[in-house]
Amino acid sequence: MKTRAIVAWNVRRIRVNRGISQEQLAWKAGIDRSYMSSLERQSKNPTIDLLDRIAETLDVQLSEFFVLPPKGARSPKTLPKSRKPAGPRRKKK
Amino acid sequence: MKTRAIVAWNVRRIRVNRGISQEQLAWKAGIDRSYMSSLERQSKNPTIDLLDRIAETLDVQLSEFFVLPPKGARSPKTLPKSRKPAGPRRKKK
DNA sequence: ATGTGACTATAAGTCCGTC
DNA sequence: TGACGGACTTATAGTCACA
Repeated sequence: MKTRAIVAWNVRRIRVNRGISQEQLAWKAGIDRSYMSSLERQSKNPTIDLLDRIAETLDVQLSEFFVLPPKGARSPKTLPKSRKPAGPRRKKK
Repeated sequence: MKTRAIVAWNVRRIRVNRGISQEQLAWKAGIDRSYMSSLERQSKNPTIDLLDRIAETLDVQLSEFFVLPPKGARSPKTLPKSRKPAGPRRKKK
């Protein structure tokens, strides 16, 4: 498995686990929201320095990004609805 | 400690341990010899894909590149002249 | 809140060389 | 063998508008 994919998977895993959005993480790490999106979709080939910053922002060791995903595992594509980081939650109907 | 420095240290550590030159490793990994030199001197910020290739070439897990150097540790700057310490070890007076 | 294409600036990475 | 530099090409960093 390509390492880039593993990193992407882990970034998303940890981020979602923290209950924060791409936007929030990107902002904290000082990078663009759309770049974070690309990174998690494996369409970027990030440098070590960049991953270092993101790891620091997430407060994890860089090695956390190389954890092998369980076979068939999938990270959620978006944050679970239940979390409420912000924004007025409109009641359904 | 900056991760870039850790990676650089480990690449050199493993390479020297294998007894191969920068040039040989670079050639095998399909990268430029001067770039390998720069990388080990921490003057470049390599991408994940590249480190992946180097790890593969060295036949190690990528995580090997993130091993923390012991305090005060130094990698040799060059390969040892001889691979065989065979010479009779002279006792210290 | 995220995916995506287009874009520019900057750094990665190559290739030549010298010491 | 490896440090280092210059000129060069290509890829990534980083930003934006819009779906």
